[in-house]
Amino acid sequence: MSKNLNIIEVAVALPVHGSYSYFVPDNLAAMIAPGKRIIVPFGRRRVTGYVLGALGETNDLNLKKILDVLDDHPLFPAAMVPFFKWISDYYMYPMGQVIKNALPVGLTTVEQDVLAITQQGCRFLEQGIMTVTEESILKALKIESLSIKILEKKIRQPIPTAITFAMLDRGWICRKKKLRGGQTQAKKEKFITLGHKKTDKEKVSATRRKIIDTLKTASDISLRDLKKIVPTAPRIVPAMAAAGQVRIHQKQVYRDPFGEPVQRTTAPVLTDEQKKIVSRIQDDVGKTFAPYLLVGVTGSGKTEIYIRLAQETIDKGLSVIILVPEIALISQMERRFRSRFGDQIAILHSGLSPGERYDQWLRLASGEIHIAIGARSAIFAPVENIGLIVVDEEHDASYKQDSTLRYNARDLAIVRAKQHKAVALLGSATPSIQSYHNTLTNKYTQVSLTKRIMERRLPDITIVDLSGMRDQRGYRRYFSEELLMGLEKTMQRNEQAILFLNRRGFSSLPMCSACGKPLQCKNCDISLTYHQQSNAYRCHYCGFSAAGNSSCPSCGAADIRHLGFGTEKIQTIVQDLYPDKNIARMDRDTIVHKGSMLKILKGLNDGTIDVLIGTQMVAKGHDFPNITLVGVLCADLSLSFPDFRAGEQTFQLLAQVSGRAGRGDRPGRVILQTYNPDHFSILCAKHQDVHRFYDQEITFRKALNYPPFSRMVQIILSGRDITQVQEHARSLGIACEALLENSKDYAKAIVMMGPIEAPYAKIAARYRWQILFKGQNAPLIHRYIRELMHQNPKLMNHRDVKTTIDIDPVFMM
DNA sequence: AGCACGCCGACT
DNA sequence: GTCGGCGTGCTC
Repeated sequence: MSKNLNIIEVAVALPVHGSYSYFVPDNLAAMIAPGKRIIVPFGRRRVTGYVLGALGETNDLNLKKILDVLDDHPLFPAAMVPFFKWISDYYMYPMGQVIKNALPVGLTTVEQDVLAITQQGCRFLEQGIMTVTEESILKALKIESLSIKILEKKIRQPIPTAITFAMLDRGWICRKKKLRGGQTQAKKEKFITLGHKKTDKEKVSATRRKIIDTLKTASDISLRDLKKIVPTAPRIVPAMAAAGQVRIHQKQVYRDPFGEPVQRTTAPVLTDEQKKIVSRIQDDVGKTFAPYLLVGVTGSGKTEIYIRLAQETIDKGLSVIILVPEIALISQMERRFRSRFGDQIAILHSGLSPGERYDQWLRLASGEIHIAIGARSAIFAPVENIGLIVVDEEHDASYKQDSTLRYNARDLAIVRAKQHKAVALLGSATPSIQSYHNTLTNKYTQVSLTKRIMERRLPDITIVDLSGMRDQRGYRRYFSEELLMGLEKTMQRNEQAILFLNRRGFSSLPMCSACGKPLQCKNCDISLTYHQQSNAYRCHYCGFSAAGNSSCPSCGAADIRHLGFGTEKIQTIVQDLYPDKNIARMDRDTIVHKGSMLKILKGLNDGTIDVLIGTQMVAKGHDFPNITLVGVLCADLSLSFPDFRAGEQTFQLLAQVSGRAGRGDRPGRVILQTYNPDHFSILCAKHQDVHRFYDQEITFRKALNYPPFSRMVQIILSGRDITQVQEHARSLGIACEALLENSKDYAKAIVMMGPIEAPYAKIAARYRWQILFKGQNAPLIHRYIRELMHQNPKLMNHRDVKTTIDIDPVFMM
């Protein structure tokens, strides 16, 4: 930044709207650049700020000065500032918070007033002449200095200010400033080089000679690597450094998130279909904003297209971002990319430690590498000159972040591609209605892969009507004759099967046999689920758990019956049927540890697992050649969700899980059990008929004016007091209506639904109400919401009732 | 967010 | 009369 521009625009990492101007003192001017973190005085605290850019020159010394520059290299390129501004504006989220969300965790510090114990306080604590409250305060502060708010939480009682002041007066405690957060740092290691002293003629010990010889071949080696050659190096090297034989210096290294090395492979020959698509899209790379929707049946080779286009983009000197919906799929994508690009890629996802993530981030931000692969947050990858953004499995709901900054990475991919004049490539076998509709209106270009590679056939799908099985006993309640037969044949042939059930746990509906009431979570209006492994009932939303021998909370009867079924129960049934086979289960319960999912996928890959039972996780684009049977135990479970996307999600889920079958040489078979054999989502999934499904679903959406024919905004109100939340929702509802009727534009174009209790009326001990807005004119709705926020600051910013605004909501429960 | 300022009820 | 409750407003 040039020297005479001494005012900069800064976003602070606090929930305040707008940006702030600061003065740059001469001594820091050389270090200032957009994308760097700085420390600024804000109010009477010091907080992390992000440099957005230069504003001009001033002699006005009323501006506050920045205090420090935290980064050597910018954490994001200046070109991302407009992207952050767009997000802040569209999602109505403070700029500084947007950036904080985008950056790897642990980089933002905020200073806070805390109380600390004094030496005198320690002495008094030992003597113990004080009240119970004073004693618990001192005990808590002895462990760590805390803010009053956290202190009150720790000792589980409010602290009257009189007590705080009295303790300060007596000198037992004092006020201090403490930095919170900001623990993540670059990792540095000791590196060894030859020293200034010529050692060739000198007499040195054999170990020292070995070290010197090693350094001659590899001039710069880390102490860790040197240790592998000379195990005693850590002890000897400092002495050698003192003698001038070697030199030790600190160097930044990157933590290695990669597991085992991947062998390089050469590119396979493309099919004609693939070739056509690649050559069509690659012409646009580096030239213009071009959004594509790649519709490719499962197993048709979409990944190879991504790889070819990435290569093309890199060759043109531009960067690539690849978004993949979840961690397990990232490692699959990562292997494919690493086999072709080596370590020229960065991986970004939540499974990495903060340090690893930060390192990957820096490799991108420093311009060292140009390919980022990751989950939804990778849309914030700090790369410049983007040529290609790929969104794989673009229909996947996990691209929508469902807390804090509620962005949709798929939508942001389009926005960012547009800003960079880049190609956006959305790929899926079962695209979202939204994207499919965009191809019909020519916003996106559709390209299709209609054939599986190697001419493999799509699996045969059989539908079995479950309604005849209600009176069956034992496992025959859940397994039809067809499914049992199919499983038997598959096991006989030593092939693999997947059983899919969209529900975890052992029994989905524990019910009191005396009064008939279901066992429900104390915090959420959700049935508890029995988990055999831990012998406990658990809530899938807040994690509440009750002992497995609990009696009925309403009538006290001890006899709890288990109705319904979940993945865990299916696992025991199948294990009983096939005691010699290896039956694995994949759901959120078995995938708690980092790597446990990869282990299951590995087992599936090398054939040690015969049957895999799982929830929707198994439906996602994994690629296993040996699976010849896919059984869907109950296709209806997702149809009954109170959400207008239930049909779309059911179709996608069924088509995806069916696509897991027959990806190798042998043809696959799918058996789909359902209570609604005539439902069109299920029929279309049976025929893998994407186009028919979308035609019908789009008609339905249009008739009811649902997205993509309208845009939605949801306001969620939540709080601990049920009546307070309810009353607050009512008053906000009145304010919303008043504003609607205030303007003819609003009244004509916006439909307001609610306020009503949310479908999940209680989550994690917070009661929830919602108001939903729907309308065709997105900018108008946004203007309306902004005006609403502006006019009702008290309603939107309340102490006990939290207001959340969700733009383009996906999970409306 | 978090901190200061400022206006009303229950105590010395 | 004052102490301390919390609603309100501001932070370059």
